[in-house]
Amino acid sequence: MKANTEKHKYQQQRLQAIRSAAAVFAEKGFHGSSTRDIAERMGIKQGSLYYYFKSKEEALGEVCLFGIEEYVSHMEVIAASDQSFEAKLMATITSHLSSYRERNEALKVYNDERLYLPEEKRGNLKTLGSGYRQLLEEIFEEGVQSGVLRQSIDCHFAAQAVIGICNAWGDIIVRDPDLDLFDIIQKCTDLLMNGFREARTSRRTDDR
Amino acid sequence: MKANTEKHKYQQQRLQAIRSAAAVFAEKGFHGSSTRDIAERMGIKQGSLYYYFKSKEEALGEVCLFGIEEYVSHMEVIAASDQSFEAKLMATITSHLSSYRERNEALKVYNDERLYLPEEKRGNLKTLGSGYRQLLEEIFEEGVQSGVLRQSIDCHFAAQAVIGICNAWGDIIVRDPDLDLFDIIQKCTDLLMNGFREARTSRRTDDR
DNA sequence: CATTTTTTCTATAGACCTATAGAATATATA
DNA sequence: TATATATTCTATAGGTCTATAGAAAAAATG
Repeated sequence: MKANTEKHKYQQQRLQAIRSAAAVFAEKGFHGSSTRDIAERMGIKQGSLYYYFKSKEEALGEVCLFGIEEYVSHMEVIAASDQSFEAKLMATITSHLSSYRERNEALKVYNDERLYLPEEKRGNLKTLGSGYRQLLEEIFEEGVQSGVLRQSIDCHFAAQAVIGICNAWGDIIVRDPDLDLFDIIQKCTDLLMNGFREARTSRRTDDR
Repeated sequence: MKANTEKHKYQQQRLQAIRSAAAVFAEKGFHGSSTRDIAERMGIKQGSLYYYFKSKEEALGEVCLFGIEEYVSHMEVIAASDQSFEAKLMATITSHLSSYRERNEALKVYNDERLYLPEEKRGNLKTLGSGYRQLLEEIFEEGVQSGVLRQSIDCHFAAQAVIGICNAWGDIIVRDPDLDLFDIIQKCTDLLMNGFREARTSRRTDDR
């Protein structure tokens, strides 16, 4: 019988297995990684890995979940909070990019490799991921309604654009750990709020 | 001796081989694809593929090159042209997203799988790719100097942000062919120039 | 200490994969 | 048509990979 507390090291070791798998998958991709690679990284033999995962695919599923769960729950807090639109936007970017820095491997794996999961597991993750986008979209809708944002903006487009910028910069951050995270957060926020143009002279009437 | 014109179908068949490899790599990733998959897609047997490629890696190299070459040369034309900053930005986005739609598989492979190439070939592609970013950066520098863009913007950041948005939307476009390309191009340009904010009230003095 | 439970190891079956060699077929040329 | 060249095929060597089974070692428990 499994003891109820951590008398056995199973939980801790499994977490380490997930982290190892994340690191290896992030570096070599799912199909480019072997179970031997993962096992070696955590200091056990190839066969022993199957004490923690039923299959390599299960490992991928756990890594993806681990990568996304934190920043989705952050998003829920941000969306429910009572801040200005700009503050929420900045908080979103901060959360997204911080997650990238802290558990960058798992998040990268979620972004790049989740499509190799079997239909069913991918469905569960998709629910999480589109929940994230949905919350972000709603923040934008609020912003439009409150008059902070222009009436003409397409909230679905906007949410995707934010995610795109964050992912692009997340990748860059991962490769270059010397970059100033806060600097990038500010520039992202500034770009999204104000654009690059010097002075707003005329406004195109892009109604749709 | 190889004839000087296309008396032999080698060139055409090789191009088809590259396209087949692009499609398969885009769907399953480099390591997830087998030479059998690629050969089957072009209607020949696995072993015959080696008449066109020395190795699977060579095929990847050709696909990546095929994916990027067109939009890099577009960029050169745009950068050298005599247009306003906004027109150049829009042309860049148009070229990037159109390339995605037309040769989407190869471009996706370039973005996602090029890191699996051996050092040497990756170097050649990197030269092309960072040439692209460099040109875009220079367009932004011109924009700042001419006073169209705010003095405070970081041109390196800006170029990466544009590429990030284009790649994010490129992926979405590939998955959903019904999307109106021109609509997205306009929204991207608008976002980058003007941001989302309703009216520019105060400007943060973010000098650095 | 003796016994049970947890964790890791070794060894291997069975599948698939890349790349090559040489035969076979198709196509062009004289 | 006879010959040369280009293209595709079959068969396979040699390697790696996933997943499993059962033994061994380590840790907990009474």
